[in-house]
Amino acid sequence: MLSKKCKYAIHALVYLAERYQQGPVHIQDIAEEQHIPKKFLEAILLELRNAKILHSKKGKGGGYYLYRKPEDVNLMEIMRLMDGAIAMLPCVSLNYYEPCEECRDEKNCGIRDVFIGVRDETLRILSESTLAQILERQKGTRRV
Amino acid sequence: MLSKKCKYAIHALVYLAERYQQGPVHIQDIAEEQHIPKKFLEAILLELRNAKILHSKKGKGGGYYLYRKPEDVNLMEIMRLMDGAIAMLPCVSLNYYEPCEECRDEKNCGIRDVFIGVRDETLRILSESTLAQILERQKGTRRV
DNA sequence: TTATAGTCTACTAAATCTATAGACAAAAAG
DNA sequence: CTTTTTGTCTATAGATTTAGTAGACTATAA
Repeated sequence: MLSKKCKYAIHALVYLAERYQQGPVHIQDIAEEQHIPKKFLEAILLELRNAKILHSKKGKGGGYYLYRKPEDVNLMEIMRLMDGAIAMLPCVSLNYYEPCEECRDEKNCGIRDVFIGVRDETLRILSESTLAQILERQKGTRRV
Repeated sequence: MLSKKCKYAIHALVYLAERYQQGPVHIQDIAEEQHIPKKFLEAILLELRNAKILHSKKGKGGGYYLYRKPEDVNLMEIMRLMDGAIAMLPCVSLNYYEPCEECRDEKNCGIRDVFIGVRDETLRILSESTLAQILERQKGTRRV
């Protein structure tokens, strides 16, 4: 399951993608409209900023805005940033690999093979799923 | 990520599948060979027993054994039993569905669509992955 | 120079996961 | 029919992770 943090991040990013190139948006506004605790959201947006997905502007009239084009931000990257590994076992994770304690022969582990398959399919879908694509899919159904 | 409980369950089941129709195996033996805390393993095996995946025999010479054929036990069922939902969002879970708080229009949610895709692929792979198949894959590489 | 709004550090609370203790129940062996 | 073995069950403790909050600090625009 995704953490709330990750869900909040995705919703905030979709929200900002809808307002791409329309100037900075207040944290407060995102928090209220998406029902996200403001202080929690601050930390999330900051992380996304450090990852060069968002930019921010300080002072009056400031706020956050999408730094990249909506088609250049995919869910794989967001999920890794928020929740860490996407794989279901540490020993099949590409970005957060750790050997299994119990496994002695990783190369011939039948269990591992299964989760390599799951990982590959999951990454394929998540990397194809960009903010632009998500917006496209829910077009005509503007969310409040 | 799978919980330790779920990993332990899978390892214990593979271990028992290797000894299918060879009589009951002590909890103690499984615990030692698979490096699983015995008391924790007891609870896990009990759950698997209640789910009709394992049977047990009490008293001297007792223990646990696989109740079904190894080809009739798949990872989808085990994971649901141990960790609950397999889906990454409650609103796309088949067995543990819950609506998303933030989502107002579930039918047209672009985020949801992505995770329906992930869920379907994951379930497909996990339901095809049986104990028999796992054993088959690691054949010739007998684990200690 | 003041008000606004993001930045950063440090906590606290809640939930979940992992592991253990110990009493109890059933079955086999002698 | 008593002893030993081994699974059953309840309760709980400890550790870790997740979620959420507080408050001081900094940059910027008007």
